[in-house]
Amino acid sequence: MIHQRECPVETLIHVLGGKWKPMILWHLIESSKRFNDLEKLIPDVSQKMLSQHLRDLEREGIVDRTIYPTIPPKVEYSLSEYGKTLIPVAEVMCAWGENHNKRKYKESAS
Amino acid sequence: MIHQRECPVETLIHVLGGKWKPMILWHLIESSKRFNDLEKLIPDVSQKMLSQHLRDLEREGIVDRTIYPTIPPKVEYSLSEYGKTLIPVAEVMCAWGENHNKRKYKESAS
DNA sequence: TAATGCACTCACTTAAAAGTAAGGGGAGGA
DNA sequence: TCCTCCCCTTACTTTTAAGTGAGTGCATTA
Repeated sequence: MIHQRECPVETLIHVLGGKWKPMILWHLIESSKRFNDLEKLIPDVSQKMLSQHLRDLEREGIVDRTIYPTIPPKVEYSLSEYGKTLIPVAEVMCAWGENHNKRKYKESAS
Repeated sequence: MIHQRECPVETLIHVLGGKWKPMILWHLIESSKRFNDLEKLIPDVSQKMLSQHLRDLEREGIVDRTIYPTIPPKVEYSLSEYGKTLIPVAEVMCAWGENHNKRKYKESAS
């Protein structure tokens, strides 16, 4: 018996709301990446947080994790088909956020 | 010298990301409300969190706080004109979140 | 006189998120 | 042989967010 305890806006905030999740997704939109690539692209993230956030996103079905049984093993993270449905949402959020940052800048400059 | 340190998506998440903020805004979209009204409409929020979130939203320019110097003083919170620009964003977020909740429900039911 | 309503604030505690540092297992290279 | 790379996990600490409970000042109501 599962029922929705959260408001849908909170659901989305929960999915995107980790400190590094927007950045991770930003890089995965471009192309799939390996753990190490993401570490390099996001310099300040710790390995712990990167793997935790990737597991969160995987659990939500946003990213796919593909293991190539090569030697050494290669693990690739990519945006799933379902994850791609987040792109237009992120664009709207991004547009508002950009405008808000500008607004705050003007405010503090005045 | 202020520069944007945050990605715009994070900015939006910061603005909406408090535990009770989406709920507060949801009620203010409908009509302006007094402190007490909001307390009744959101039964589990504490006075501290309600006033803290209202102050956050006010600082970001999302809500207006109007004090009527009557006796007893009456304080009304309403969505500002700027705050109304959040409505379409919230709708997009909401639609995605609703779909995600359904998806998770199905998943756990299977 | 005492109690209630309004709109809060303050001090303190608890819980959740993030950061830090170290380790591990297996293969290839110096 | 020892080091390095890859992809993490674990234990511990710090920081941040949220919850708890009491108190404030003024005025009306019972």
